[in-house]
Amino acid sequence: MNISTAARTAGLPVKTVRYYADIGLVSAPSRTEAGYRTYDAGAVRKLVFIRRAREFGFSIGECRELLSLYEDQQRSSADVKRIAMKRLAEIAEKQRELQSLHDDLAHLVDACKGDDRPDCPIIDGLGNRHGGL
Amino acid sequence: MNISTAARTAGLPVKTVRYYADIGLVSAPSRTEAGYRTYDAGAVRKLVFIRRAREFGFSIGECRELLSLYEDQQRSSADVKRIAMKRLAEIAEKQRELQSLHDDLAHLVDACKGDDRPDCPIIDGLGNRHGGL
DNA sequence: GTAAGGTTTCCAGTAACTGGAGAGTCAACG
DNA sequence: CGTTGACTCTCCAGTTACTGGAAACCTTAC
Repeated sequence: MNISTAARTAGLPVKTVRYYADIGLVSAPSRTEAGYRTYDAGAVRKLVFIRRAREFGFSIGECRELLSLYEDQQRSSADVKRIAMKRLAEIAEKQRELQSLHDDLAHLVDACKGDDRPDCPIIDGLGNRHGGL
Repeated sequence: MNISTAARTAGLPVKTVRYYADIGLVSAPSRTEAGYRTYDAGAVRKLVFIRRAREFGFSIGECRELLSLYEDQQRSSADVKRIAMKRLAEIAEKQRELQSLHDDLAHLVDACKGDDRPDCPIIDGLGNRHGGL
């Protein structure tokens, strides 16, 4: 699989896939005779995981840590579990925040008649937590 | 309310609050005699909204658009509704992705005994969507 | 009144990409 | 076999969204 197929499958730009290998976040892919990078399903799986983690605000450094769990067989299970549970708590918090953002906008949509009235009632709630957008 | 109180309340760094006014994302706050910025509850509400939107990958430009809905009374309700619904769909997709990431890590935690066995079973699933981390 | 902590501006640096140039490669069509 | 179009390579510069630090000013509390 060449880089554009891998990138498309993982949901990342080609540039970003190359960049992740450049900085050592993923290992350098093997190359064809001509120097083209080649990817297998395992490499793509790691890229998908990184994409999801990045989309929710985990830094490259944090992704590195999570991937090291994946790759470093020397690391103890207890270690893995401790780090993973910390991240889980963070994700749960993100889910709550995302729900708030969703509720804000949903309320905006509901409250708005969708006609051309310029004083759409939306708007007063924008930003406060309980009671919607 | 001075800048550090506003920033703390909004959940943003002081630097970032200043930055958002510098680039015109929020309007310049009023100043005390001595030049200190002062914030009211409305300004803080906007900052909260921006923080949440930024945390979920909306760019500054997109935040600007969402805030313009808030601020531009001339804009029609239909317009507001169209944009907000587009964003809602994006947020719903983000929620699904976040759930996947959560499931991945939860599976990691569940499958891992938490002892010091170095071949934690975690790890094979890391990155594939169905079947968890 | 003076010390600690908050605030100001300004400017440089960082993180994580992203775009573009210029050149090589590959797959297909005629 | 040639060439056209899409893909890839490296390298380097630019962008977005902050972030840190210096130097100076303000405020509050003892």
